[in-house]
Amino acid sequence: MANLEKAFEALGDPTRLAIFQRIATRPHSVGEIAGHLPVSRPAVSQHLRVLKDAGLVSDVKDGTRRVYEVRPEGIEALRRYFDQVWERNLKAFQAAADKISREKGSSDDRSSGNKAGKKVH
Amino acid sequence: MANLEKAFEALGDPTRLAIFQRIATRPHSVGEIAGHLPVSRPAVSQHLRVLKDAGLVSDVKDGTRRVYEVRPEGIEALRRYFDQVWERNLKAFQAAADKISREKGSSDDRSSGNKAGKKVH
DNA sequence: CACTAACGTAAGTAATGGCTAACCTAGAAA
DNA sequence: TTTCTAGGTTAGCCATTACTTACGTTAGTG
Repeated sequence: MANLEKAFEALGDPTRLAIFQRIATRPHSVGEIAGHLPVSRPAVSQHLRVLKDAGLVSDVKDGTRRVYEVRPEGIEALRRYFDQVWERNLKAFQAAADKISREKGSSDDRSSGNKAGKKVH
Repeated sequence: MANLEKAFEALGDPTRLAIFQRIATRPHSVGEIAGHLPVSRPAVSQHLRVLKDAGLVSDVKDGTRRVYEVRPEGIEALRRYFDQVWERNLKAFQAAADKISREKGSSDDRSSGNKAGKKVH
């Protein structure tokens, strides 16, 4: 999955992640995005190109503007990846997973769920 | 969610992603990982530090060795993030989502699901 | 037509970050 | 204790890359 690698590389940059998160709320034009960021518009264009090459967003021409929106296939690929990682580790996670889903559990965590008393950092 | 940013930054590097993917199959020691990669062991150590700071892996001391394993909380955070992005865009995705879940649908895609005939790149 | 708005692209620069080499530390075995 | 094994840490080099400025392009408007 070379595409996964590109997706993570794309989201790896803080500015690009910020751009993606903004688009994730609703479609945005390039100018709109640049207006809310401390970088120039061309910089945003370059970031959008990377996000697009990674399959995370797509653009729609609207007159002279260009509206970018989230691309469902890209999100699905990432969703599936983490689901897969999760399930592959399901047995090992078991205890921790319970702890998470219990959310705000009683403050006394008995035995803390790690095996053989080895210290986990 | 500054932690999300660190997680994506961590997985953004190809070598680090390879390391993470290896750990995701089963826990590995540092030497094991370095043995399968074209980089030195110190480099692997540095990458593991980044992955650990991002909350994606944890390490367990085993004698003089150090075994790294996936950290469930980190995976959960990422899973939840993409679930959230997906659901927030659910309405917009609708058509595309159907198309994906149908997988290998009939080769004739009628109307291709885009609105108003604007070209999507 | 000319003018403007909204973008993308190219080139050049500056800074981030990944890598190796050398060194240091902590256990286990002799 | 000495020796060996397995890893973490630091310093510095070098390649990547994110950014800005300047220019080119396309579509709408007068």
